[in-house]
Amino acid sequence: MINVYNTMTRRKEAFQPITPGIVNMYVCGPTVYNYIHIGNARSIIAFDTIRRYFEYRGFKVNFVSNFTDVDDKMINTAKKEGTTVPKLADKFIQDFMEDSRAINVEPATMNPRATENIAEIIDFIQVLLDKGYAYVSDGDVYYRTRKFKKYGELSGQNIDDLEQGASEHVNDEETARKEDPIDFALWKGVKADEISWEAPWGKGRPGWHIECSVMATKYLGETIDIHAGGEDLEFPHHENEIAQSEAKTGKTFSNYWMHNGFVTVGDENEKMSKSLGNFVTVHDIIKEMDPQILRLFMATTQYRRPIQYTRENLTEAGNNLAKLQNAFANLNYRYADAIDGEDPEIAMRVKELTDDFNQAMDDDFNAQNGIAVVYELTKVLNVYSERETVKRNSLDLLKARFIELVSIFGIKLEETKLEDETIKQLITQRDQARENKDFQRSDEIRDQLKDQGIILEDTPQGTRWKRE
RNA sequence: GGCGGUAUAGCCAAGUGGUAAGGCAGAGGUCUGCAAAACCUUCAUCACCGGUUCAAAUCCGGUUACCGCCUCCA
Repeated sequence: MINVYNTMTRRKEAFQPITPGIVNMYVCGPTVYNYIHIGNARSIIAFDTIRRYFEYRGFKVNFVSNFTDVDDKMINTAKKEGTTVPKLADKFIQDFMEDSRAINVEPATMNPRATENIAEIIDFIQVLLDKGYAYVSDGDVYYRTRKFKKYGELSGQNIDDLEQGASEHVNDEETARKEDPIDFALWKGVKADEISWEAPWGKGRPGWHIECSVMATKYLGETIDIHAGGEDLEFPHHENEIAQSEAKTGKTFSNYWMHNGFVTVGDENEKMSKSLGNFVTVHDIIKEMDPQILRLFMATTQYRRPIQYTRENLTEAGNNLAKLQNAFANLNYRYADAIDGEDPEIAMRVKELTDDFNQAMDDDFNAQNGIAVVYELTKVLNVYSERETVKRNSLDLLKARFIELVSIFGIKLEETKLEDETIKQLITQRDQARENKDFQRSDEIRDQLKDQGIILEDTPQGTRWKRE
C-alpha cells in the first residue's frame, strides 16, 4: 500500500485510486515564455519519479501536464522580443521537450495547451455564470470567491485574513472592477491589440486558473486521483482551481493534492524563481555537465523538502552517479567469464533489498531511504563482481533489478561498448610490458591513454578500460 | 499581522518513545609493481531552556534562527 501525503488533510493517507490499477494525475506545467529553470525541473523530476514508482508498482498512470501558453507574461515577452504569442509558445515548448528528454523525464500521456481548449474554457465559465458563481464586469469575468464555502480549505487560510491581505496589496484598476478584492479573474477582456478570442461576454483571453480546471476535468474526469505542482501553487492557484471545479461539478475535484518543495540558491538560501531573477536554466546547466547528475541530485531528495542548489551538492551527486555506473560496469565485465547457474543467496538478498526499497518508497515516496537501499544493492553488486567465480543467472538478476530500481530515479545505465582497436593494442602492449616488469613502459602507456581520457583498471580478470 | 515548514556529524540526509540508517568528503587498512575501481574499519548524543516518562532526536510548553505562502512564480 502506497502512502501519500495529502496537502488537503496535511497527513499521509493510504492511496486509493478511483479505478483500481489506474492513477489519473494532473501536474501544473510551466508558462512557456522562457527556458525552464531548475525549480521547474525539480517539480518535473519529482512527479516523474513518483509516476515511475507508480508504474513500477503496477499502476497505469495517465499523466497530464499542461502548458500555459497565453497570459500576461506571454504577451509581454512576445511584445518585447518582437514575436507573437503562438511563436513564443512553440519555441519554448520545443525547448521544454528537449530539456525534459535530457533529464530523462518520461513523456506525459498528454501535454494540453490552454489555447487549444478555449471553447471548453468558455463553456466552463458560462456554467459558473449560470450558477451565480461568476459575474461579468466591464469585459472581464470574475469568480465570486465568497460564494464558495470551502474556499481556503487547501491552504488553511481564513477567508477574512485573505481579504485583508488582498485589499492591502492589490490596488489597481482591476480591483475596482471586482465586487470583492479576493475575487479572481476567469476571463480578461482584451486590451489594445493583444491576442484574444470571442466569447459571449466579449473578446478576451482566459485567466490563469481556469485552464487547469478545464483541462484536468476534460482529460482526466471531474474527480481525479492526484493533482500536483510546486508548493507555491497551493495558494492561490490550486485553491482557485478547486473553487471553480467544485462549483461547477459539485464533486470533489481531486482526491490527493501533492506539492513539491522549492529549490533554493545561494548563501541566502532564498527561493529561486523567474521573478527574482536568480534562476539557473536547465538549458545552460546541461551544457556544462552530465544531465544525469542533476537528475540524481533532485530525484533522491524527498520531494517535499527544499533542495539547496550548490556546487558542493552537485559534486556529491556526481560522485554518487559514478558509484552507480562503476558498480554496473564492474558487474557487466564479469559476463566474460561467468559460468552457468545461479547463487541462491543472491536471489534472497535481492528479494530482501527489493522489499526494503518498496517499503521505503511506499512511505510517501521517500527517495532518500529508497536510494539508501540502492546503495546497499550497489555494494552487493560490487562484492559479487569480485568473486572468483560468478554465475550468469545471478549476474542477470542483479543487473535487471539494479537497472529497474535506478530507473525509477530516472537514471539510465548504459553498457559502454568499447571496441576501439588501437586502445586494445596499447593495452596488450602494456600487459606485456608489465609481464616483463618494464613498469616504466607500462606507466607510459597508461599516462598516454589517460591524456585521451581513458582510465585503465587492472583486475584479476585482466585489464579493463573506461572513459573518464 | 495570518497560515505553513525546517533546525541531526565538515557537507547532504534518514529516523514520531527504548539508548543515532545511508551517502559525500576525511583518516587508517586490504587488494595492486604502482595506480584505479572495489571492499573493510573509523568519524555525532540530535538549535536552546524547562517539563512528562523507567526511557525522548522523537511527546508537551517556551525561546531562538532560517525558509515559504498570503501578489505572477514549480
